[in-house]
Amino acid sequence: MCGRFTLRAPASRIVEVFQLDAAPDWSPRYNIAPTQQVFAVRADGTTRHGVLLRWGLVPSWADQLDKSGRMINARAETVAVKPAFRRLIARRRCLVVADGYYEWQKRDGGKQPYWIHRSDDGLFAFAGLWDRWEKGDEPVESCTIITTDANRLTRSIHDRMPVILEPEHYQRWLDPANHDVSSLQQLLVPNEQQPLRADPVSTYVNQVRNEGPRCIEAVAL
DNA sequence: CCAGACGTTGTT
DNA sequence: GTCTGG
DNA sequence: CCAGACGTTGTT
DNA sequence: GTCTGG
Repeated sequence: MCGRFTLRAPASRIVEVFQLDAAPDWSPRYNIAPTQQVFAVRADGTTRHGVLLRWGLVPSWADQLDKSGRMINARAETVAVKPAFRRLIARRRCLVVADGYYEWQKRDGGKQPYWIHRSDDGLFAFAGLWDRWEKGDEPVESCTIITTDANRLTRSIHDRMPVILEPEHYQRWLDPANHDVSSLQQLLVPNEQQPLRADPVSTYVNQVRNEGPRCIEAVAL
């Protein structure tokens, strides 16, 4: 699954890598948690914009903003049929930009966090869905990250992982005119292409208030 | 028809 | 909004 | 995902 | 145990 991740790159680098026409400011983050803002990419035709979205989907029909930190993930296997996501997969897709994410491995006596990232520390993107909620004083745009089975590298840590899209699939995923759900769903598979590595890190990352390089410092097991 | 849920994870 | 359960 | 609260009354 | 907040 994906319940915590990193994005340390400045906005300028994200703009370059994802070829964005506009983007919000971004400060390096080592411990992005649900309910916080994430850096997402949406497309308008072939033009891509960077936007900040609240992580944890608040569907347009939700009565209240709270209690929404629950839809932080959507299962790839069922996203096209679940009422909460079905309508979004056809027309409200986005990329969630990251450069690493955390998984907790259950072991005797506790949980060991791992930081999973590209061996070259490059940026990547999760497949996401977003929505706009307008029942409060201010509209809220929020998102969820799609998950799938773990890949070979991460299977021993946890049985699920976020969907990491390949750059050549970004446009197909983002294109708002693409309503071919079955071809979109084919993209939602465990990523074996990215050169990922998994480093055990200390439980410092467990606390949401902890932030900074210490979150990703590798520890010996 | 209306009312109520709408999610994932992990654990049992 | 849309689906399920009654 | 993990951490932390989980309650009411009345007083400051 | 279960819910909320980050």
